[in-house]
Amino acid sequence: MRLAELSERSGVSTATIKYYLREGLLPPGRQVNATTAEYDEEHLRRLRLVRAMIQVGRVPVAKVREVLGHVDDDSLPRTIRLGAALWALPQVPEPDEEDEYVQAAHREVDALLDQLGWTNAKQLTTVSPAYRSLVVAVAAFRRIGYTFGTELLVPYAELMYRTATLDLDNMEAYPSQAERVEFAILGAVLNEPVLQALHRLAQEEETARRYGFE
Amino acid sequence: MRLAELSERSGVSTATIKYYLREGLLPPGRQVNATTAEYDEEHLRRLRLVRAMIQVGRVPVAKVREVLGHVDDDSLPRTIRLGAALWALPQVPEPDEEDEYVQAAHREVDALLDQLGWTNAKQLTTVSPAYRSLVVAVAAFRRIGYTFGTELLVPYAELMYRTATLDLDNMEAYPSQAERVEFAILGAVLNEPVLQALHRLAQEEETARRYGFE
DNA sequence: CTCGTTGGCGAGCGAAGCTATCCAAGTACC
DNA sequence: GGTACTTGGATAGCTTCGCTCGCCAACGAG
Repeated sequence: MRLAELSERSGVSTATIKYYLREGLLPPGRQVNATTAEYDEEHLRRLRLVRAMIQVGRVPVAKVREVLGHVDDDSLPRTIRLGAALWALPQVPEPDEEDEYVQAAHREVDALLDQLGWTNAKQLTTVSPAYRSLVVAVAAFRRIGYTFGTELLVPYAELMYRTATLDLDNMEAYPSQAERVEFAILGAVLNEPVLQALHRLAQEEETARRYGFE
Repeated sequence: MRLAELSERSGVSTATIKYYLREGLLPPGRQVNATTAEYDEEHLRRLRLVRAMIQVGRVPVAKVREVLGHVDDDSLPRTIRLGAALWALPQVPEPDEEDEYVQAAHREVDALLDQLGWTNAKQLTTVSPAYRSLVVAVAAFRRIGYTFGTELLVPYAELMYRTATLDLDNMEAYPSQAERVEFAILGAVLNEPVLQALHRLAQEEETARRYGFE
């Protein structure tokens, strides 16, 4: 398959594919001669993964490169490789550790993790972007004047724990390591939109049930 | 409170506040004379809401203006006002209805809603952005070569339904209409990051429990 | 021989979200 | 009164991002 065909089958313009090649999001094709390169199904698949990350997941190009680097790094053990790929995904801006709301949020989130018994996650607080995102979001709620207790988050966390269990069960259905890592990334960039959409649909459904269409 | 103080208390630069005023995200202050305006706590609160939407929720400025327009529109009945505000929130790009994957995704999502018995949501498929987001995400999964049955989504949908129930219960705890609408928006722009963060933390916790830190 | 395609490269573009600068009118403090 | 500062308003510019375009010489296919 040559560039033109890769473009046609993926629906991505040749200019954009060239751009991705330049940016290292797509490995170069097999060079047949000085002016021809041959691409295969693996390129097509990778290209679609890149598009899904960028367009649906809104992952910046630089992050995509980083994530793919981890996917392709066979030297890493499973958990690290998976974690590395997921941790490279886009986050909320860094919390300002000076800010009083951020400090209070840290304490609250730590208390929440204790209450939940998530002892493993607790060990990761210094590195996990998910932990930092949670701190930022809680601090934003507080800053704006909404005060809810940590206990309000506990049922949400338990539902999310069950969701995560489903995720991993689904992931384990894939036989190869590479497929599993790829699936985990898709889970993060595509499953989250799915969850979000289901969440809003559920809100609409429940709102209509409670209040009708008034 | 004058502009400089509003800036200091919110941590937003005066230049940015002026920009928000110009863009209509913030109502003008009470004009004391030709060169002085007075702002109050309501301005501060609104400014913080705007910052939360833009920085944590990544809502584009134009969308923020639209959402706030609905929040302030007292003429609308409750459900519509809430729906209008939520539907104005950012989405995934419009699905290309010509695309075969999109068409297949439509059928699948419809089948899912039937299976779930979400008859109210089913009536909203032509207008609901959440429905369209779901279609786009499912189509993206398919395009990339992952084939999972609708039944895989059912348990996720049920968990999200329970999440939505929690949301509405929490919302009903607020007495005034304006607070409820504001809370619903915060729920959409801040609670979703919270859920997402809890989700990833739960994934990390469960991964560690299953596979250790290898 | 002609035409199309290739990789490579550099420049430019359009949207988004600020940021900087200037202005004339007015105020606060000494 | 003098001086420094603030105000709203306006305009221009900056940075980042994700492309998009145009040009090139080298090459192969018909």
